[in-house]
Amino acid sequence: MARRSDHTREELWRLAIDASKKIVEIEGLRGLRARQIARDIGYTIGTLYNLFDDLDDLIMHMNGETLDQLMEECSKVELTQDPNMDLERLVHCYLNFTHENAKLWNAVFEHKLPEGRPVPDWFSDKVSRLLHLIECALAPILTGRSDAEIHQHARILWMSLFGMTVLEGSGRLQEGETSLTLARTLIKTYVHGLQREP
Amino acid sequence: MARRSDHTREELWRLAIDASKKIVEIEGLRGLRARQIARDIGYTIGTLYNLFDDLDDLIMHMNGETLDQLMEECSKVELTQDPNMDLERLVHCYLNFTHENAKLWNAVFEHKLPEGRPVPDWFSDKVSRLLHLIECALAPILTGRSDAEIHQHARILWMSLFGMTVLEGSGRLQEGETSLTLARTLIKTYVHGLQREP
DNA sequence: TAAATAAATTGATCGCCGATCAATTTCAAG
DNA sequence: CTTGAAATTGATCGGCGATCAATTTATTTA
Repeated sequence: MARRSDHTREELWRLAIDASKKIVEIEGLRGLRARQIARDIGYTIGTLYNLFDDLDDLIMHMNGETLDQLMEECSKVELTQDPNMDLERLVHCYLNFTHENAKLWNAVFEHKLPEGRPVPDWFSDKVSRLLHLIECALAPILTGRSDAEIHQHARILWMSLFGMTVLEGSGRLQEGETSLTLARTLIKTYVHGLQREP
Repeated sequence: MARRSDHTREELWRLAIDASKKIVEIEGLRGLRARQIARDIGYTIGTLYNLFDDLDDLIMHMNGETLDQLMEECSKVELTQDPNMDLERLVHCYLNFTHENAKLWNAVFEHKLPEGRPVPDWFSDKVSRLLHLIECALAPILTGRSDAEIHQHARILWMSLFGMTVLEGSGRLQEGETSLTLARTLIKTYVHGLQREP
């Protein structure tokens, strides 16, 4: 049997990714099994491997969609040219998302491609687009500085936020501590440092 | 055969952990197999499972030793009461270590315990001790502020640095970018922000 | 319409993996 | 010398990711 008219290739792709997300949302990335995905969408393993190179490939696409979702949320933030407020809002949005989609967000950085297999360009691009949001919010504070400098500060903030969500996701925050309050303090202090600096 | 006098339980434990480190250093955490460890130390799987609960347990202990090593290195840094210099040195030490032990360091955060299995206290304690180093370096700048506040800033810096090494480890830094230069800028800007703040 | 072609789907199969456990062997205490 | 406790083995289990020849279906061609 082949080319059953139940679903197009695209529909099948959607079914598989959605099923994967559901599993990860409940059991985490560790609980994701090719056999389970196939069972959930009513096809067999073979079909799954006709859609994706392997599990790593499937996971990359799933994670890619998570980045897309995050981008979509953060894009809603309207920039006011006031870096303090803009960054505050962006961070709020970012952390809101990583909270509400904790398991999926964890999957984004928990997953590692095998040794020697490069991150696909389309994936890196999604990250770059998120970074660009921070750059835009940060720009007004850094007039007169090189693009490279702006870019660097944006990346520093991005990585720092990232570290917080990682540690929060692995349950290593302390009692009474939320990544939101930590991130707020980070942004506030960092921006302060930028403003007063030559 | 049992209780062969070749090795004490402690020696065996060392052999297993060391063999694991060697494998991870070459192949990364993904390449770590119980069977390989057993083979490398000249025992069978059964013996390995007599020493450790399971692979997760073994990995936690291996990662624990990595934290110990990092702590040992960072402890060598003598504090001068000049936060800028002290932090600079600490960061230098930290990043030196994570560079030279990249794969092992990656293993520390790549590894995740299964759903619902808490991080052992002895492991969290090791992290706390590292954090305390940063607190001490940071303290002179924050005279008059509460311990909680000092603690928070220390944790923010720790998490930020962490985020950088994570992204560096997964090959997501850009060309010409090193976590050392990024971290330097982070510390400089953040400390600046702290100093000028009311 | 019929035959040929291309694509999708299956499921048996392979070689691994982590983990378990009854049987066996060794050591140390009595 | 006997006995019991601890260590060690290796066969075994269930499950995994991945592969692929065989089969089925849809589309294209004649």
